[in-house]
Amino acid sequence: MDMSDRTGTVRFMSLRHALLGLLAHGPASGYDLTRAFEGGIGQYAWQAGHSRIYPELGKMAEAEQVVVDEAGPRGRKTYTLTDAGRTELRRWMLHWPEQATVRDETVLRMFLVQSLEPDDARRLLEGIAEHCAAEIARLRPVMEAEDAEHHPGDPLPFGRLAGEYGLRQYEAVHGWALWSLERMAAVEPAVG
Amino acid sequence: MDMSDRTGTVRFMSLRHALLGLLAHGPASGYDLTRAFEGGIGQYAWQAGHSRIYPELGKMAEAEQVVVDEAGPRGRKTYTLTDAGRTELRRWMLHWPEQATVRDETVLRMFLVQSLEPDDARRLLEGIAEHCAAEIARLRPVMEAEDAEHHPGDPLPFGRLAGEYGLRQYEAVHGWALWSLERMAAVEPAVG
DNA sequence: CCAGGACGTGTCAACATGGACATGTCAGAT
DNA sequence: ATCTGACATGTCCATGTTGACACGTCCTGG
Repeated sequence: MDMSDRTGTVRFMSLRHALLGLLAHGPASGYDLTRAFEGGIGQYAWQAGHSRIYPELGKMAEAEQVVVDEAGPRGRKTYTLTDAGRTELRRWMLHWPEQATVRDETVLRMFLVQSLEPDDARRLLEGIAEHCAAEIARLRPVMEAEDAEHHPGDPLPFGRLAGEYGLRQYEAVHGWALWSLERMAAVEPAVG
Repeated sequence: MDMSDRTGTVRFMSLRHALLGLLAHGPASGYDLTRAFEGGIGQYAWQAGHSRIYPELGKMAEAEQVVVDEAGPRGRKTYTLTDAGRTELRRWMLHWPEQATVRDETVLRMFLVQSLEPDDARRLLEGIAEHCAAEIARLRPVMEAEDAEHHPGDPLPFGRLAGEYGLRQYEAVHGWALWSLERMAAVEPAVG
């Protein structure tokens, strides 16, 4: 995997690439895309509100990465990916920068668990473990139902890989929280 | 775990909390903290350069969450957490917002794997799996060495839980990439 | 003695972002 | 007929963030 690209001219602009990626699935309006960011992508990967999305779509149209059809009810504009847009998406997907942008409040909290008093840390880890267990219990049946409906030869449902990613993420964090609690117990038994 | 706090007055400012968390380990200068962000925390959790860190430390001193000792060689200033700072850190660690800030270019790429042609997606997933395998091979011995040096009763080394988190993260992504490849192979056999 | 590199702090301009503000349409229920 | 809520697009401002510019110090090796 190429981990050393920068291309000089094209800067990072991940919001743009998120939009290109969502439009790869099919044409959509700014409103549709705003809704999409309220789902898994906005929860785990990248956040954006409509006030950022609309101007960015405008710039993308200027750059001819999308074309816009303005004929829709209530002023709805539908954006469709162009070949240039698909090419840029592919370039971005395959060329990874040395250091990818990351800004994740949840992971930050995990990194700072050891800045708490042991009792606080324990309580926090227990809360994380419970939260993850609940999310796993909620998500697993969804995936299984999706898989049960899937017939051999059908294409994978859009988002199936992303969904699996989310589920495995929760499982990993769950395992980590339990391991951390054990590790802390071995070092410093709980008070009370 | 409290997943519904906002406190009205205090806004999010995760950079501030990252700094408070790092200072919980012990006093440090802006320079030291800048170095810290070049390690695991900047790679997995939150990025910041010195141009952002210095002004933030200034504001934190104003808010009396840290005290500054200006007597150091080369104009070095050492910042120490105050009780107010520790309280604010604890508040932030234990009260989680409904929707945490997340902006992760790597996860975004994973979410958009299905926007690629199957052959490109396969190549990408293979690259991810290889990269993860290499990182796991690099990290695991580091953890094991740290554990081997650890005597029962010693406190956990600062960062041990974070390190384990990173390792398990790579393992989860590795497993996901392999699962995705299998899943894709079952649906659409590779060309050639 | 002096050069290079690590140490160390800071500002500034350009751009990214989120939340508030602003406006209007369409469909279905009362 | 009117009201409500989802649909739909947009701008503006305060703040967050990055990369470049700018300056000066201490230590070590040649």
